[in-house]
Amino acid sequence: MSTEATATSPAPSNNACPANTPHGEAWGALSRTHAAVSQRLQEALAQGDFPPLPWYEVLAAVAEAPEQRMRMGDLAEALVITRGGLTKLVDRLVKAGLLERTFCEADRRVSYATLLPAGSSLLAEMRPVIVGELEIAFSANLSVEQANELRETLDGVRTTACSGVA
Amino acid sequence: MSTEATATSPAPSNNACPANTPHGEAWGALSRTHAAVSQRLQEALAQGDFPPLPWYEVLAAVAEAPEQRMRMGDLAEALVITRGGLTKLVDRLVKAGLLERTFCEADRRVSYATLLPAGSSLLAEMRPVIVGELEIAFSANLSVEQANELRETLDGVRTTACSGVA
DNA sequence: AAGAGAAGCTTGTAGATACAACTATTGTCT
DNA sequence: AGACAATAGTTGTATCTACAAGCTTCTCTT
Repeated sequence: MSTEATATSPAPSNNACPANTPHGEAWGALSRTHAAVSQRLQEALAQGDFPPLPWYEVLAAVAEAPEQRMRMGDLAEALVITRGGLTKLVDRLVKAGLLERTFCEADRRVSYATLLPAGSSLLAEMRPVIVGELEIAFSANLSVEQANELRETLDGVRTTACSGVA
Repeated sequence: MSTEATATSPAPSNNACPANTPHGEAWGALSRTHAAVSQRLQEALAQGDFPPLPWYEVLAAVAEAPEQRMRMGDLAEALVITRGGLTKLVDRLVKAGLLERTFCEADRRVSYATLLPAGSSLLAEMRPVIVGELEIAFSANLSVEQANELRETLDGVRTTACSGVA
């Protein structure tokens, strides 16, 4: 903590060191890059009359899961959103006929989000759009190896942030 | 779980390649990491009775700017949010006495978001919280050099994504 | 086996963001 | 000059997300 000198003074302009720590800069870049890429993806989807990005993320996650279904809780954790938020998000996909709610015999509390054929085929239509945009954004700056390194690095940070000992 | 059984169908289950391209994986990691770290920061701020993260980002951006003021448009671009969204965000900070709207003599259309002393001192209180959390999340995984590399990599991606030739 | 407590999901409510339409000022072309 | 287009911000509306409270169902004692 080298932060001192909070100075109550209306200090004209110095202020000098806002967040200029290397990790702070890295976070800033991470945050802005996420926003920029996310925006670009949303734009591309909207242009093709496709549903918004969160829908794609749900479909992609469920499609990868065994038997193409996931417990609501696991899905919320995978997408890093709240359970309440996911309930309503899945509601919309169900209403659109892309997903189906199924239940667990062994444990009546849990409900699954299960992929329907319509969801599967919509996913197949959306994927090229997403992949294409990502290629544009990433491949100009990163080799495949570098992309893998980046993924590992970020996963490490995420793990620490989640399990992080406050 | 994950036992087969229900297999009923010749399971087109494979689906083969959901987003399993290296760049797709990198994007997934980026997205989830952003969400996780962001969530952690919000949590830390809330715990200290501080305003939400976007307030910090506005204050930090304005504090770094010359004369501690920024044009609304530039600020929106820096934070990668829409102009309309920024107007209302700044409204809240103004109402809280942290920012002030000032105007430009030369061009009557532009308005500045200008940092007030209260904003400056709140920023000074928030910064250690943010920096501390970021250190926890990042320093366990990244050296200073690696953090700089990461920043450069991400900035490159962001630039491509923004100016990207659709 | 019965009750306290935890786990899993949903609902009600409030706050925040994006999108599109609108006003006001500036720049440009004839 | 005068009109048309472009730029800078704001406002109105709809949607989405988080937060907290609530309802089942399961688990673990005793």
